Amino acid sequence: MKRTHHCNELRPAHVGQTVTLSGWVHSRRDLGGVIFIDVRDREGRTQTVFDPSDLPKALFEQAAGLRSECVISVAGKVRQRPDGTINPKIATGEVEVLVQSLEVLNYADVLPFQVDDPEAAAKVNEELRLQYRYLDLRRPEMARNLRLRSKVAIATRAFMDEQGFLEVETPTLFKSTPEGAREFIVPCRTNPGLFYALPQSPQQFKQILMVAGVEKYFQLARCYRDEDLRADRQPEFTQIDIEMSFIERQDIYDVIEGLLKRVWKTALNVELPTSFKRITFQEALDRYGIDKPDTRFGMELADFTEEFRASTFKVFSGAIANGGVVKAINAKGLACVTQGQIEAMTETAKGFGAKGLAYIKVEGGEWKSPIVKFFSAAEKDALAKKLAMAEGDLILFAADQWLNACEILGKIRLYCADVLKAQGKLVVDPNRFDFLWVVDFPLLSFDKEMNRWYSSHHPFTAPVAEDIPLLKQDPKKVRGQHYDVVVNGVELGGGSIRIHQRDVQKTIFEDILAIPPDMVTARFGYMLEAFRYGAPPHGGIALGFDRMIAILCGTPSIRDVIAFPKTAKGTCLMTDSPGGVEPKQLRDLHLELKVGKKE
RNA sequence: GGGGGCGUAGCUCAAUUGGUUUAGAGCGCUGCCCUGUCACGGCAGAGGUUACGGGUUCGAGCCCCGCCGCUCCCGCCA
Repeated sequence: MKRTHHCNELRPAHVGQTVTLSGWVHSRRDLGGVIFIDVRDREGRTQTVFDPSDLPKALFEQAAGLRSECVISVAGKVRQRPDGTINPKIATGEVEVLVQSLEVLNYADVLPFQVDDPEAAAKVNEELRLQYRYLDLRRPEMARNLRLRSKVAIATRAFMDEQGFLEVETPTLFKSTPEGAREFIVPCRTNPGLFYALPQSPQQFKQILMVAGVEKYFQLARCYRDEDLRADRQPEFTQIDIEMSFIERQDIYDVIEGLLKRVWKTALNVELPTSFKRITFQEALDRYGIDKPDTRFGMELADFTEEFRASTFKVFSGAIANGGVVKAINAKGLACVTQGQIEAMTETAKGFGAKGLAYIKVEGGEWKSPIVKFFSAAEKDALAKKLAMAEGDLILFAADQWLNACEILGKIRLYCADVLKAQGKLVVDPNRFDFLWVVDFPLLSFDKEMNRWYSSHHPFTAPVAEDIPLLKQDPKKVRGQHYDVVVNGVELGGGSIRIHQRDVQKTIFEDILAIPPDMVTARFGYMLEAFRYGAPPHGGIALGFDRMIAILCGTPSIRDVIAFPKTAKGTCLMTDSPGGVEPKQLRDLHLELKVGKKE
């Protein structure tokens, strides 16, 4: 071993011992006559002292020639630091190692960016950090994220094991099932013209595992989606994938609440209160305008459909006459909004098909608004009362079909919250975690362009039993046994009770989703076949592992909790992937390219 | 596919409306000095195709067009 202790280990109790430390040169302070080198490893850092009075000249000069991030091993005697030189900022600050020998294990070139100064390093361009990821990961913040991720993964496995779950690996070479997310496809030499696809989730395998009698399955599963990236979306990601037999929705809630309790305790030493609140899809949209509400602040949507049904203001009464609604939010204290911010909100509204965005600013005791002159006294009273309007408030309206009106204001609510936060008028406790279950999603949504129904979640979701008769009469009204777990406005995971009867599943595929029978057989035949031989009722859920770690680490981007993430274009700046292949490889795969290689 | 932001020294950033000679500063780097520093300090120095390619102009880091890269959002993510 090249070390006897790690760099966060030595304390006054070790004084007098001869030790060996190995690690990186964190910083070097050369005072001419004496040199201090902080040796850093994964655990921390320790000051070592090079005193020329009892060191060979060559060794002292070697120490003087070291620069940041050289890898060294030093041996010497632990001693108490002299009075007045204790460094309270580091855990090993009461002692130091008086060096007797030095071995340079490897030299380091001048670094592309500094890693020793946390403040400077945190500001470095992410492009550079990704290119030199191994340096970036040496930063304590990044090392902490990796460590926390590992601890949570292990806590998850321990918890699931205690609860009687089996960890089962499923194939990452699957086949294409074009419904849903775009897939990465994988050609292979042994089957010319055929392709594997990387799974967007192990959904079908885990259901088959239930048919196989596993009863309780989990996996930290890698999933792949060839879709555009976001701060919270990578083309490959990890989910905690779970499936159970002989259960109802409540059983899933119990397992997940228990798991999250354990994870939060392990990672943050926080006791999460359970059970989590539940809110229906309908109520979430009505109150927050989104199916993953951030309930850490108010600014809830208020409904004025009845108040404006007979209004002389045709924009509102007209929308209502068309079967729509009128909704409003009060962004308290945002009357000072800039023209640019109003425009940004209007653009958001227009993106949802609205013609504009009506507003009222309450300033100087007056309602400043282009539309308020159309309102009757009764309408004004209703607004003032229901929205608790006061000096400095900004009221924003949406008048449209219910879902659209809600979603417009939902987006604007979040935008206003960001502006208010930036102005210090809205403070959200960073240690607050508002968990909730969103339930009773519509099973189906209608695609106007394609003129057909599609699954809101996925086609394996079971309808709520009492809604099954509505499947053919009024599909829109059918609720799915689907549930999302949401924290602070982030969709942490979702799942459902599945269909386990072959005939119901076949009806969904063929009659409701209108997938041609031969295609159903080609894509899902093996599943329908499996359901013939005793499929137990079952259900499950998947939690976004990367998102969960990001929340625990307090970072907005999952790139900060993935060791080697991709850029927004899906490339890896360190390895320069994806890359081209040799013509021979293509020949072996029976493939021919129609695009030239980019240079 | 669409929209926004960014790109100046190794790093982080300045550079007035397009006009001050040699595009500056801090950190880092190189050399010298320094025996209790820990953001060590002091002195001196090197380091630039302003991402790249065009254009407008007497004059472009700054304006225009294109292009590349990073990033945020919309679409997309059963």
